[in-house]
Amino acid sequence: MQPASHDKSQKELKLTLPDGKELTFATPVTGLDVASSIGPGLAKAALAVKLNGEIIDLNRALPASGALEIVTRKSADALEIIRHDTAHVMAEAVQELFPGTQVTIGPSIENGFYYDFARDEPFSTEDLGAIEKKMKEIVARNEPFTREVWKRDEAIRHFEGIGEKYKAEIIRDLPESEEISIYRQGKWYDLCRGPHLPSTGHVGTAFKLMKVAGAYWRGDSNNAQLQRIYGTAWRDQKELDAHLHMLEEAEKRDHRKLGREMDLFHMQEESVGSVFWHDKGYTIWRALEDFIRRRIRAAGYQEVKTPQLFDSSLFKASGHWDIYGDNMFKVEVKADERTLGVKPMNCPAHVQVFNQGLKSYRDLPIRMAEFGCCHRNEPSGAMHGIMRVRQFTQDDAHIFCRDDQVEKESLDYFKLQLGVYKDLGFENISVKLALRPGANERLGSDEVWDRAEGDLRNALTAAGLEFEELPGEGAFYGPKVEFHLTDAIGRTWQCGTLQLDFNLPERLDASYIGEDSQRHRPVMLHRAILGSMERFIGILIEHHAGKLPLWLAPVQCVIATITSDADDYAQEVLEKLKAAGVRAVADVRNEKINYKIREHSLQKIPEIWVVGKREAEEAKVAIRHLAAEGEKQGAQEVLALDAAIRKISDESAPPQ
RNA sequence: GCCGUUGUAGCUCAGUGGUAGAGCAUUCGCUUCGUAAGCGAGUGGUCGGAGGUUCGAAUCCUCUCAACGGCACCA
Repeated sequence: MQPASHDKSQKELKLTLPDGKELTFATPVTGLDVASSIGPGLAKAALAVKLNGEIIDLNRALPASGALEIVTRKSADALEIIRHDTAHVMAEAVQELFPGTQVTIGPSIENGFYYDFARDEPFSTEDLGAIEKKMKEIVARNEPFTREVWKRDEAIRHFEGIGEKYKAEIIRDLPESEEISIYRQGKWYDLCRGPHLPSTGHVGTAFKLMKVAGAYWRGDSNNAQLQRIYGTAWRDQKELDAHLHMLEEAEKRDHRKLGREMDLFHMQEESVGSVFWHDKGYTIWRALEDFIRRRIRAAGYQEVKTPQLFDSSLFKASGHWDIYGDNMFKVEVKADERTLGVKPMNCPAHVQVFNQGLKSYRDLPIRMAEFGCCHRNEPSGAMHGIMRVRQFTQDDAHIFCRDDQVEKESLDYFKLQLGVYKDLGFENISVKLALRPGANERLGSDEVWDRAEGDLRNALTAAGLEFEELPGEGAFYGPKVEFHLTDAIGRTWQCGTLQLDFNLPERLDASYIGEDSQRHRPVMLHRAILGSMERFIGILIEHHAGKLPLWLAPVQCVIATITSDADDYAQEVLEKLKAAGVRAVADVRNEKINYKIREHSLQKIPEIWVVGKREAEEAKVAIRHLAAEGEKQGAQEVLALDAAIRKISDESAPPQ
């Protein structure tokens, strides 16, 4: 064991606190010493320190001068340390309860932590309760976390000796420059980079083990499968409760539950991964599709419709057969001795449309759109409600253009895209640029990739969009720009993409005649705004918790009678609403108004028009609006019938 | 595809070897009522599927399908 490393030649350290105050200390000095010198209260509250942006254990000698911040439970950085420590406490608990279990890694993640274990016997949900109990004991023991530095080969030998082969493997793969640090808590210890809290008592009890799941060692499906236990951990019980409450809210807005309750769609075993859209769900679909159709027409797109089935030769030429063939649906046609493929995307078909007739440079750009229905044989475990399915419809388009048009076309697309999201109520968008995948997983030369990535970077910069680069994440034929939107409860979804492709036009021999009367290759921009209709409708349902904006609501208005005296009047109101293009129904059942209100509110009908004897006599309607999320009761108003019709007709108009 | 869990009435769920249940929904009566569940009666299930053990299986075993939670994948 050695003391933590620090620069011994330096006799004193100059530390600048967040308030600008400078302090000088003789070495060695720990974060705790600094906190104590400021005040005993702070020393007690201190969990760690942040020196020049790096978090360091409270009891470790500070390695250098610089900006120092005392991390307390209130600090933004505290949660990450607490979560990581909770993972360690869990690992100790698991090894105490289940001897022979090997530990691997246990990082902090969003909202909590996990730890991956190697054990032959699976953990059950009942085990979680026992582990949690043991964790609380360990927290109560208040074991101090202490850091040690070990020699590499000794550490490897040690961990192999005690049967922790995963830990030994991790150490073996650490870069030579890396210190091998071990953290001890009581009798238990683990290889870990740190930092940690002063002791297990600081972890607190605001944690909960959530679920057990399989996870591959190092994230690779060729490796052994480990058992992962997920937990959530917070500063205090209040935060934990708030998080658990948020999970309940998320469950309430689950599109699978709402889709059934609102009679939007269903799925069944005979058509796994495909959606049966019911009248109400398909009404949402059409409203959304019409909206996109208006936008792309205004943006100069043409719309086409191409086949589902193609001879395999087309997909062999495009490269899809080799790279994605396993995930395609293939149809053997015995009589013809041919193999057909059900299209998994629309691009090869669009190139066929482009290739009809001779194109001049004057024709470009050609923006070819299709609400294209595609099939992909997704792995069984990948399916999720209507969000990840085997049959889906993309709001797809391919822009065929000249090299010099790429930037403008990209910019125009960004504008179209962001405008659509804004009108759909999504303002918080993040942008990513996915770069070339590995050498064996991509088509085309490095020069072509350099050019494609450069073009997209330029377009993003010209659009003034901030973006993050994701190496290795691009499509096999080109880099892509991804648009991620954030929903009402803070989750992000990747929806629109723009992919720049110099490869497919080459492979499928697309060309145009240039000014020089020579043949040239067009560039292809693959783009989608919503992504898939199915998935996007799922996102909309969850974002709005089923309470869709008026223009998307499948039934916009229910006329509910109080007694049968108002039946005739209700019929008249219904006719007028229909004539005004409003999706309305009349509820003249022999039920009390309370019953009707409850039922239609649960169905998330935006407006209930209550009509009784009074309204019938005065040609009025009593309108009850659906309560917004978090609102107890919606607004109510009484309007003259004609005024009410004008109002709902205006308000239900889709964005133009 | 991998690990784990689950599958009983339209929905939510109870039922651990001995005659398939509840609430809601649906149907039929009664009730005509002013802003989130009126009252009563009735209908409804070869217990996901196939095979096996047993005198007897929703319940135990094997295989299989699907859904769910993760992992991996996502052109």
